[in-house]
This record gives sequence, C-alpha cells and structure tokens, in this order.
Amino acid sequence: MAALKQKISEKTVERLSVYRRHLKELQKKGKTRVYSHELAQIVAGTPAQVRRDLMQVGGNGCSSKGYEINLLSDEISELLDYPEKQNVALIGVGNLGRALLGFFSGSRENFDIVATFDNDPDKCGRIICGRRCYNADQLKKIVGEKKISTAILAVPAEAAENAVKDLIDAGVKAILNFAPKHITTNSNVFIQTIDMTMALEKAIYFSHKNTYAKESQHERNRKNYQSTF
Amino acid sequence: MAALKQKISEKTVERLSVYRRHLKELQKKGKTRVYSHELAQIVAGTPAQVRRDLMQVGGNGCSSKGYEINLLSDEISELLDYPEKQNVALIGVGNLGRALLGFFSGSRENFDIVATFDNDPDKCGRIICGRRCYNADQLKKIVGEKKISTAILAVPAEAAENAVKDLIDAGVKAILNFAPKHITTNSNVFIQTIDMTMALEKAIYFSHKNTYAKESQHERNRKNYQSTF
DNA sequence: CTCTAGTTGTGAAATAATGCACAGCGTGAA
DNA sequence: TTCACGCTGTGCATTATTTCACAACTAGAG
Repeated sequence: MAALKQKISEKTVERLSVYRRHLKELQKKGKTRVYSHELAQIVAGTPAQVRRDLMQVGGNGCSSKGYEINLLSDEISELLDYPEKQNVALIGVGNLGRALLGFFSGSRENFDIVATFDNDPDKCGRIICGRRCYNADQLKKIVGEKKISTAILAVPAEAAENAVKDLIDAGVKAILNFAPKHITTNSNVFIQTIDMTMALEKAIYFSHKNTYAKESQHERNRKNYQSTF
Repeated sequence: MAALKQKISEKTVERLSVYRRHLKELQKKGKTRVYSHELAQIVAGTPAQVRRDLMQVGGNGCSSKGYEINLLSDEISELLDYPEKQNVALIGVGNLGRALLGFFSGSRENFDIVATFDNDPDKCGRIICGRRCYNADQLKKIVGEKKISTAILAVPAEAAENAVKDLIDAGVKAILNFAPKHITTNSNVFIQTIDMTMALEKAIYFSHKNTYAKESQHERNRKNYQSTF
C-alpha cells in the first residue's frame, strides 16, 4: 500500500482503465498472472511505465511471476470505481446519443445510464433503449432524485454550451462531451471533451506525415498508441 | 515562415484543429482579428501556448492587432490539410457507425467518407446515408480504386484486431478506432484509438476526486480542458 | 544448496510540454 | 512627433512525463 491517496495523474488513470479491461479479458481466457511487458504492449508503452502505474494502485507484483490478475484487477477497480454504482445521464437522444446508449449498455459493473434527456417533444416520455427519456426541463429534478453524478453530452455544437451550464447547475460532477465544441468552467466540474472531428483531422494529418517520416521501431510503437482518449 | 517542416507535436496538431474550427465560427460572426488570449480560452490554455502553436504555422500575428482570422485559418488549413480532399472509409455500419457517418457528413472541406464496409449481407449493396455499403472482402479493391487514405473503425471489439490488419493490408495510412480495444502495429500506419469507455470511466473517476481536491482557479481551468481527444 | 534467468520497484536521468517574462513593435492618443 | 499601452515572438525556467538502469528478489534447474 505504497501510494494511498497520492494524486494520480490523468494519463495514469487512463491507462489503468485500459489495463483493467485487458485484465478482464485475460481472466476470461483463464490466465492468472501477467507481466508488465505484456501490459506494456497493450498501451504501446514501456514495462517501466506499466510498473509505475501499477505501483500507484499498490503494486504487488511478484518477482519473476509478474502480477496476479484477479488481485490487480480488483485493486484497479477499488481505485477507479466507487462502492456504489454511479448513475449517468445521457443528454441528447439523436443518432449519436442513441448509438452511445447502445455502446455503453450491457453489463457494466461500475456505472449505469439511468436517464436520458432531450427537448424534442416526440422523444420525451418514450422509452429509448430501455431508458425513459425526460424533457430537458426536468434535468435538475431527475439528477437530484436519481443522484446522477456524470452526464454524457451528445447534443449539437450550438446547444453544448447551455447544456453544460444546465448540467452544472443541476449538480452533475463530470461531463463527457461529444459535441465538437470545447467548453470550460470555473466550477469544479470535470469536463472531458471527445472531439471526434479533431481526432479525424489529426489522423488524416498523420496519415501522410508518417509515410515520409521514418522513425525507429520504438518510436513508431509509441506513436501508434496515441492519446487513446 | 519560421517553422517550415519542423516536426509538429501531436498536441499542437490537436490544438490547431480546434483553433481552426473556432476561427471559422468567428468568421461567420464577422470578426476579422483575434488575440492569442481569446484562443487560449477555447482550449483552456495560456496565451503563450497559443502563440507557440501558431508560430509553427508561420506565426504572423501583428502586435496589438492580434492575428488576422482569414489568414490564420488558411495557414492552419495549409498545414493540416492536403491539396486534394482526403477519402475516408467507414468500417462497420452498426448503430455507432451510422451515427458517425451522420456526424462526419455535412460540409467538410478537407475529407469525405466515400465508402462504407460491413460483413452483414443485409447491409452490403445498400446505400446508407448516401454511401454505398460494400462487403468487407471488397476492402482492398475499393481502397485502391478510391484512393482511401484513412479509415474510421466502428466494429465490435472482437473484430477490431483483424479489421486493422485488413485495413493496413489494403493500404490505408491512418485509422481512427472507436472499438474499445487498443491495437498496435509495427507498420507506419497511424492508429488513433478513441476509447469511449475509458473516457467515461475517467470522467466518473474525476467526478468525485474533484470535489475534495480544491485547486487554484488556474489549475482548475487546465483540468477542465483535458485531453480533448 | 547454488546458480542462472527473468522480473519487480524505484532513484535518477532524460525528454517533452508548459508557463513566465521581457524585448520589440504597432497603434492610437495627445 | 512622441508616448503609453497592449500584444506578439521567444529564450529560459519550470513542471510533467517517460525512460534508463540497477539492486533486490523469486523460481526453477542442476
């Protein structure tokens, strides 16, 4: 228990999430132990980086046997998750919103999308992918009632700014924003923007640069991981 | 023309894309000039950082008048884009794929989704959102014919690895991967994974940490920008 | 038991990214 | 014309992140 409550960097949190998902796959395959260099491959990092990350969750690797998968997975979960399943709301039930709803459904242990919101009267009141769709003006009420801590924002760019305001006002603590618009706040609310347009433009940019910018194998591996987002 | 062909960092490329989109909005509003501190707000960075980024594209800000929006936008485009519109393929026409197709449609100047692929016989041959859907086994042929440089991958996690192999084999140069699976390659192909599950887990993680980790205003602003992806 | 091979944990070095601070300049006012 | 203000471009300091490299340890072979 080395690193209790030591502030964990965002990058590390991101990687821990990726490690954990991979660990669960390994569990399914019946593996019981894993080495740092195996996990390193997943995130295209170095074994040293993986070990450092894992130290933050109480690094209990065993020399020459590596890490015990079950234990490690549990430890990561203890760090990333909360005792109670977290309730999440989806704002904006357009094409993207519905796709995200499907994407995030299924057996999730640590969170649950419990409500959706839209301001299209045709959608409100209906059940979409198993979740009730509320009118946007119900936001504050439902967020309070259902103790929703986090929101997924899938509204058009023009609507994003106001939606964020409303969400913060409603008491949400984190927002995962898919609208192609970067939004800041001076509140304590955590806003993570997934800027898909930017990501595609970036991919297109590097699609060509890569061809005539030969690098070492190692460099290339690192390049391929990328921000992961 | 300070920085011609100087290697531009990924972070900078990301921000340039964001700047450009904002510049185009400003253009629509009729603004003609912009200051570094205005752009800094957008990405929750510092003016110095913005100026550094812009220097890479030929920094031609004018003392006390700031940057000329039209010129700056064009210069960023010259750096990020290519003379020819880039052809993009979408792999996987499920819910998410179709949503992405819609999301990336509209008036894009620098790229165009020209084909979609799926291995569901029901989908193949049909026109989906205006794009012909091909069978996956046509990939190499079509990628060659249509000079597709970049692919958007929206297949289930299990299928991602093989899909990436096929795409690389087909000659694609960059992949934007939405499958919750990190994939590496030793080819020169640029793979950018948008790990939405990870992003949500991260958001949930920081939703709580933020509440009892008060920081300076400035720190908070930085936190709120986040990886942007 | 001893030795070898291979792995972890981690201090220290290296690298990358960010922010500070100021010289230099253009602008507009007087 | 002169001056004050405010902004850019940038060297340098600072901070964040990654990698190196090695001591300590474990397992297994002989």
